Amino acid sequence: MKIEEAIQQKKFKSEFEKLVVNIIYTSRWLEYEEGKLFRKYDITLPQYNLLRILRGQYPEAASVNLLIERMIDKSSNASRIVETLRKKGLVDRKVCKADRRKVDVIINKKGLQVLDEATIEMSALHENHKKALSTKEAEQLNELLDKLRTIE
Amino acid sequence: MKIEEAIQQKKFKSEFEKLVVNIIYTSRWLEYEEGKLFRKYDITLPQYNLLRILRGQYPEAASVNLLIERMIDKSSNASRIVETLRKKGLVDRKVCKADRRKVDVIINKKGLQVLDEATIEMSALHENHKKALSTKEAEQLNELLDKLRTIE
DNA sequence: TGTATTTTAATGTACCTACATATATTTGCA
DNA sequence: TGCAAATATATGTAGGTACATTAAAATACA
Repeated sequence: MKIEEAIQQKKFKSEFEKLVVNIIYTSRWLEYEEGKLFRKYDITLPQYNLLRILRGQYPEAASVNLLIERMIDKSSNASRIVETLRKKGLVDRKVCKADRRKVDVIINKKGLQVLDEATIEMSALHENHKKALSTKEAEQLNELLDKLRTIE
Repeated sequence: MKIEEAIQQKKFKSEFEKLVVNIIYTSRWLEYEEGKLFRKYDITLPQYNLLRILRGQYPEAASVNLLIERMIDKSSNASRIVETLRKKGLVDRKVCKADRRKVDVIINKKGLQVLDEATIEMSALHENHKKALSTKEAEQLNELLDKLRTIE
């Protein structure tokens, strides 16, 4: 469905106005698709992304700062997501011995298991996009998006 | 900045995994840029988008349903955004005479004024993207995004 | 060494989303 | 006509974001 139909807007002032709406709309569409998948595992997309970062560090611990740096959504709320994951029993969290301002966050066995299962389904979901675009087109899209963000 | 640097991830499993991250990341980046602009007017991006839809209908009223259909974020929360805008004195809201289940939401003078000012700045922000992409590239991006969403 | 500065994380507020559910009103139709 | 089904909106809950502020610990350096 073209973006004009999706949000029932006949026309845009310019190709650039349309582009902004299109990117945000497509992002929402992707997030919704992914979100449906995660509900099965009782986690959310931000939680999944955070677990992935933790798995990347495993068996090392990650500080909250490291998590923020690598999150798609930079924000100062990584603490709260970590706390939610801890309550769900997917990560362990303790004050860092070497620097007591920091906390050591580590994904645990249960977290790794949930993440592995979810990752498999996620990849299947993403591979599904091959039905819509060729790899060449995906590359082209990636390049254009990177290029868009070059201002500042 | 390439997406790999932005989130400090060395490589992705496939061009498609990367694409999903890239679209969501770019969307956040755009929303952040727009959000900064709106703060000056004490409104948020969803509020701005809702006001735009209302201006499109003006001087007719819009129902909550119509708002949901045209919102970028489809959700069942348009009521709450309308209520926030009403508290801010930017829209008027009353029960629809013809069908008392519905509500008539209309943007008012103050709403139109705020929106007009914000829209000018928004357009300038979007035109700024011309520094990064040619119109042809923007068209190409729009087409590829539309194409990506063709599955289902 | 002692104090100001910087760093790291947590927290409060306002607003947002997704989902499930509730309530009121209208419509369809036996 | 009366009542079930459909429709339109609102609301409760959990979790998320942005931003500003606070608190604690480490560091810099006079």
